[in-house]
Amino acid sequence: MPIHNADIIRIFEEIADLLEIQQANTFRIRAYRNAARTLQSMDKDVAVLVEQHADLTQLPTIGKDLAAKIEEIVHTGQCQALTKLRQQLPASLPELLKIPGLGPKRVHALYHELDIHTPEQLLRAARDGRILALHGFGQKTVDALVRSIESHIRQKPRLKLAEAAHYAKPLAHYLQQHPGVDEVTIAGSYRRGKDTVGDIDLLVSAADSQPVMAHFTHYDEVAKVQSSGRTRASVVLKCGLQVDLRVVAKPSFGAALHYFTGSRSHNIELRRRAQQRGLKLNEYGVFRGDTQVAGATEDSVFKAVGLPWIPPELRENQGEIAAAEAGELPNLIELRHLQGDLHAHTRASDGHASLETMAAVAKQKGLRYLAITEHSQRLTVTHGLNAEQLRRQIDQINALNDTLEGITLLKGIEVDILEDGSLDLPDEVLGQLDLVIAAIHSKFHLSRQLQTERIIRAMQRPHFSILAHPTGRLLEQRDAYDVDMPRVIREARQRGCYLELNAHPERLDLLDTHCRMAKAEGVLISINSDAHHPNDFDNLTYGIGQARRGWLEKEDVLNTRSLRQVKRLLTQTL
DNA sequence: GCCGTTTTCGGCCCGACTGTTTTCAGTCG
Repeated sequence: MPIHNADIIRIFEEIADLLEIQQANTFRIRAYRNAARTLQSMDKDVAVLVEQHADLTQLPTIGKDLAAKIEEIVHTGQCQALTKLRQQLPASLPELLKIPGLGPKRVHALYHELDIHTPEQLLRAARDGRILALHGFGQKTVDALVRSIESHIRQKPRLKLAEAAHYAKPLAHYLQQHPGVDEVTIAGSYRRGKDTVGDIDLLVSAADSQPVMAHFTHYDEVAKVQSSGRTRASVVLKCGLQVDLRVVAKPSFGAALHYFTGSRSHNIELRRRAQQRGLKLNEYGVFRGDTQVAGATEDSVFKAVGLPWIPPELRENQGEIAAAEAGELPNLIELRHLQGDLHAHTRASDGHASLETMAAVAKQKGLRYLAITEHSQRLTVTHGLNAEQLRRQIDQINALNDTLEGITLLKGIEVDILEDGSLDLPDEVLGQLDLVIAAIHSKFHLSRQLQTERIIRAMQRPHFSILAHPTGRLLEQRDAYDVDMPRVIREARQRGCYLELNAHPERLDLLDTHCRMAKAEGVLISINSDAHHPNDFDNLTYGIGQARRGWLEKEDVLNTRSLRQVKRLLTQTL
């Protein structure tokens, strides 16, 4: 069983949690967390370095001790240090740390004073008054704990980015209406374009914060005010979404925007960098001693620490700071760069509009070409097309193209990849098309090896052009199927075919990390709407966000090419 | 436990809010 970075990260985080509960030296705890972050930001498994007998202490935050622990884990799958800790403390204790309002100190007290180590025991002790008797626990704390255990047991799912937008935008608009407000920005993971968000962070620039706070907490959708101070407030909306607001004055807006956009790990890195330069970076600005030297704009903050502005989507501490330092930040793709869309449906299968409507709306959105790619016969619930129906659609599109101006329809299919890796329509039919998108819609639970080989066999079919929604995940609904994506990407490079980044907000599939891998291998990505309705072309925005998180530039994307270039690139795969 | 353009010891990211206690600890982002 190969050891992945994620395995080591889990071990280090658990060690850190247990040490925290033991009240060990905080900097020793932080060392484990820093190391976990380092592993997180690596683009390959550290196990590979171990096999090559590389010196792990060359990695930042990894010293002699942690290097030895990493080697131990890679070789044995175990870590003695963790085993020892687990003998000293119940394994369920770290779970308690996840309950809002419970940190290491309180977990320590609960365990040592009352022998509590599960949420259920905690709930019982809260209700029968035992916790109230502990030093430092008052009635309000106990009440808050009961509430958060109950909601912890329920486990709120994260919101998909598009859903979050549905709540965040009207709220931002509402805040903007207040006369004392200069500027409102939605920050946090939303601004970084993450596929799902856990809460909404809003930043407001205003000279006087108090009236804005009041305005915020009186928003009609607010169900509960969790906290509300002079510069910061936190509420829960009726839909269950938590919203944090921060109000700052203009000279601090850029620093606050940077701070509240995150990620946490990026922020820590940047503050450390400031510190190395004799500066202090916080949400109010960049300071030398007591003098503010930057902070009104994000640009000024980055400049003060010797860097160019880094786009929010890259701020994950995944190498963006080093890239910025070296002047090698990618020139990220933008929506306007897309010249076409290579995946759309009409009423002929499970779409909701005609060929004509889809073409007209695509043109109105500024696209120059649109591929019509219905489902194939196997997918009966979608009225997938058989060979004869597909031939008829080919004729229809040919005829329609003669009348269209400013946009061209491409003839395609979203053909099912069958269990054995064959395609759901015969080669001679597929050969008549401009492109063949192939997708898995069944047998999601094959083993990693079988699933990977299934996809690779499909890619080797003579007319295969693009692998649609390559991992098959549906956000918060269905996990990705188990597939060796690096191998699929290498195969795509050899075969000369392409991968889709499906822009549907429920899919956003390829993942950002895979986009980066594909870019490194020189495999072009097609950012497609998978439109089933004319409105769905707007989903391309989300695809672009995801592509930006994957460091993609205009040149890395197939459908930024002109119609002529795309046709040539698609022909190469046929 | 890590690290060094103040380098082998003495630092380590930073501030807001709440609740409990009465000057601050704990938690969170």
